[in-house]
Amino acid sequence: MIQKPRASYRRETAEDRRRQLGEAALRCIQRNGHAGVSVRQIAAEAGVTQGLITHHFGEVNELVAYAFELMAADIQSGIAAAIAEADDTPAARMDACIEASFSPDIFDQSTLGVWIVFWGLVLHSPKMSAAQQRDNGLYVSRMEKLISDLAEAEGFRVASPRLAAIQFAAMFDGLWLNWCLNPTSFSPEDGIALCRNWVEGLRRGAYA
Amino acid sequence: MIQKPRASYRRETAEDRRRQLGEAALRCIQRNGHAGVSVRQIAAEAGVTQGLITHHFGEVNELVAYAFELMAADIQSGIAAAIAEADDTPAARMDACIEASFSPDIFDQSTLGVWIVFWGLVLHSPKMSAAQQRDNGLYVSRMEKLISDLAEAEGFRVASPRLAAIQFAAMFDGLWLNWCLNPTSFSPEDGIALCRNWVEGLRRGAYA
DNA sequence: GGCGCTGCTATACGCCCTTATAAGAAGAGC
DNA sequence: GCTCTTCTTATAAGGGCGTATAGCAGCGCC
Repeated sequence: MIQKPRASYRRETAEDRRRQLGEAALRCIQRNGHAGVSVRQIAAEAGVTQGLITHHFGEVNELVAYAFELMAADIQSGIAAAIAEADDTPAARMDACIEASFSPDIFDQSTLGVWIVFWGLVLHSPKMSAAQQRDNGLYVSRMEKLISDLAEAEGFRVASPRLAAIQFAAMFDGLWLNWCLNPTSFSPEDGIALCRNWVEGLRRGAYA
Repeated sequence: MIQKPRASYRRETAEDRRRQLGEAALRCIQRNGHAGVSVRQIAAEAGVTQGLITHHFGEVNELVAYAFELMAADIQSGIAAAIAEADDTPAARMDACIEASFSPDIFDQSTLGVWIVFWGLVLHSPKMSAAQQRDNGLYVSRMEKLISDLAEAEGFRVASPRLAAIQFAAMFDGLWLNWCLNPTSFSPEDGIALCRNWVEGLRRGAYA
């Protein structure tokens, strides 16, 4: 049997490799949807052999959950940064959150497409489910704070900031989803305007 | 080679068989998520052999798209029926739509789980995409009419009923999604209340 | 500059999947 | 009751996937 000459490679720290593999996974899902979730495809994308994934993650689901966390953290930090940069008034911070949610970094078809695939995995993967719950909890809490602060600053009442925040977050998810699947139905600017209208509803006491 | 005795079977009309296979597909996806999308699993679930699927649908994607349409039609007709049964005032019809959207028929984790898997397929399957666009168009139009009628009857203004309808629909999708992935975060009653609040925002001119 | 740790490659095994094809039987129509 | 259509079964061919394992080699360390 002829032996193939062994390919040369670089050793990397575990953390670097894990990140490389996670990012490769995201690219694969972006390109091929759920079909991109495959040890072989991801390994090829990352330019390594399949065994490396087993080595670093044990099983594929672990890698996918890690990729989810990578992406979730990215989105969260994008929004958090936008809020932090805004003027320090509740209204400005709320508005910054809305604008960031429709900025090209996040509001992008291929990015959101990955997000949707992840949702489809959550119900049947405990690891994904745990990751999603963590991320969602953070996200909703962030929204809740924005809403409570705004209500306090402007003197209107919201019966349950928590529930309002859930709706607010759901609205973002829903608009992301809808636009991703039907990109011509509305523009990012429309999305921003709609979310501002929702906040206006809050101000006018619709959630008191 | 020993030949297996041929199983007995019933002939059915093409339409009946297609429906049986479509429903079997839904059950498989309900049980196994995306992994349930498989000729073998679906055939086993329907109690037929794999070739039958090829015979009736050509390829799996066609069957899956058909299953999507089956489910979408089911949801649409459930909501349409609730609206039709309501008192004939725009407010009552709007409320019936909201309540129907959170009734156990639709607002059910395993049902919504299937729905989410379908979303994940839309971006990478032309057939699914076409089916989704049809369904979404119908859905948004229904919402738009509810909103326009309500605005006219009660004399408030909505700048773009179409965009408001898109947001309204996105909110349902988002709440469905969020609840399906985090069932303890809110109750169906909470969902209904939130949607009513949104309508209250409309009434108070937040979307004028 | 040699040694050892372990990251990494290469390869194999077994499972499940999709699609294609040939043949048999159910039931309609005459 | 026979024939003909076509629905349905059975089976094969070929490919991709996940996981396991053996051993090579990069790189830090002495």
